[in-house]
Amino acid sequence: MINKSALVYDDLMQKIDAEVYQLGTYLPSENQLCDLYGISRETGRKALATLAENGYIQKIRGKGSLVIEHRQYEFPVSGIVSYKELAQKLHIATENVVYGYDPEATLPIAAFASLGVDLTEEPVTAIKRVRVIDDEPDIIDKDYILKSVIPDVPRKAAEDSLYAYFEDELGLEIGYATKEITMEPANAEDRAELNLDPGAYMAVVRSVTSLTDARAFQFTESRHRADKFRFRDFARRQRKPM
Amino acid sequence: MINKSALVYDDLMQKIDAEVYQLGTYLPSENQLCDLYGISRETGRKALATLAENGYIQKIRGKGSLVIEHRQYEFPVSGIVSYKELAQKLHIATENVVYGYDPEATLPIAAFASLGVDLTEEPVTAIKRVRVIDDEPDIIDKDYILKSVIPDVPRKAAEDSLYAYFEDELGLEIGYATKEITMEPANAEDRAELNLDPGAYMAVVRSVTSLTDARAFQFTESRHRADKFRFRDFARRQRKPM
DNA sequence: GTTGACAACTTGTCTAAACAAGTATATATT
DNA sequence: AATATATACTTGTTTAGACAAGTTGTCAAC
Repeated sequence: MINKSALVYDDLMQKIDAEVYQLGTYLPSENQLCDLYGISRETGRKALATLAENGYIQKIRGKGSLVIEHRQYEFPVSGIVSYKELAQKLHIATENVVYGYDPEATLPIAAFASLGVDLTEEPVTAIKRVRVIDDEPDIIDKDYILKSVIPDVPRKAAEDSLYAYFEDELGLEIGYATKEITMEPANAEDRAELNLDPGAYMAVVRSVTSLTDARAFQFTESRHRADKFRFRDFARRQRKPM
Repeated sequence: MINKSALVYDDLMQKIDAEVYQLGTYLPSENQLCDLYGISRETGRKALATLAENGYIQKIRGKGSLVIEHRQYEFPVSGIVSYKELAQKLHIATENVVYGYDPEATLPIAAFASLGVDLTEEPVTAIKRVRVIDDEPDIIDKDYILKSVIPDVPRKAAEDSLYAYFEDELGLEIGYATKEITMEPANAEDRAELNLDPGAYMAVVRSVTSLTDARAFQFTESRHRADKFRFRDFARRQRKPM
């Protein structure tokens, strides 16, 4: 049983997606939500705050919660969602080819230095995968999972879904990730796996993922064909300090 | 006078930046914050929630609020911050050259179609700027500001800071933005303004910015030299629905 | 020494209430 | 008709309290 505010959030979110609450209209007022769901006002406000944070609504004082244009999920990179979840949500046919698996590798720390990683040579399970979309290989994912946190990552988990393995099989709770997007020339491996011409460019997404107890455990380098890459972001204006 | 939770947020944030609270240590507990600032627990929790949202801390139940690695601001794109604010915060010497100014232009809707823009031909003020960093032109910004929302944008505002003009001069409140990052070949204008070779690639950031009353008013196409582009993002794992 | 129960901490969730402040509408006044 | 006013809505902020649940250390029992 999860909490009430999360239930209200899920319900409102689904109704916005299903256009029960349409773009440009207002959600029920906070007091109406209290009656509708049998909750206190603060509980409803928590759900609304999360909707606002995720770009579903804009709260306007004196008026209400306005449903706004929402384009959160975009293939292939958006927030911290597993590839498999994203493909399912968007109904995209994808294939996942594991072309490298080494349970006794070492973390290439240099690649993640700009993300603030200051580890020494850590034992990791190294996994290389190619993501095939519409029969065309578009993305190379190189994952390094710390053995000190997750001693064993079976090849089967890599072929299916790493996140499902971590969360459903091992019961770990994934907390947050820092990612960095850069543009780099394709290397020999990129060209070979993705059938690219010399001179091609890649969108490279490097990320460090941590559990809810703040232990970093997964380091990923995701290399995308430049012409297929698209990243979407929703951000709110920060109030100026002081 | 802003609110108490924002004051506590600013104070904790500054102390984290100043390493009064160091990486890997815990902030004062919620009850201690109540005594320290003379606030109620929920008010302190609100400040902590915002810190967590912005990647400063990780809350761990039963333990406390752990200060984590924080790398929010990165040149040149991060969240929704004005170019000038970012340059000042990072102490980077930049120059800003306005090379195009047309107060009677029309919004190029095709460029922003993928962001959900469904306007017809709207009158805008069109501004073209080159951002010069370390004596090297790196970025082209093309801004289109709706005349229906902001009838007049003086050239002076473009040379200084558009955001400062909107917020400080006109008293408008900027609410949120949706942005999209793609990788595209450099066009003739890119090559001319930034002195690039044929075959060069660009990181293109297109964004739609809205006021707190949800009126979209600014459309920006920001074109970056590929080799100088870097985007950093912090994201939390969403709890699975249902 | 090991184990288990307990107490004292921590954060998580929820409630009920009060007041401030922005918006919109109806109404009375001019 | 235009304007001002009252009032009934809306969201924003803060408080005080209660209970749940995870973490840690102490201490007694075995």
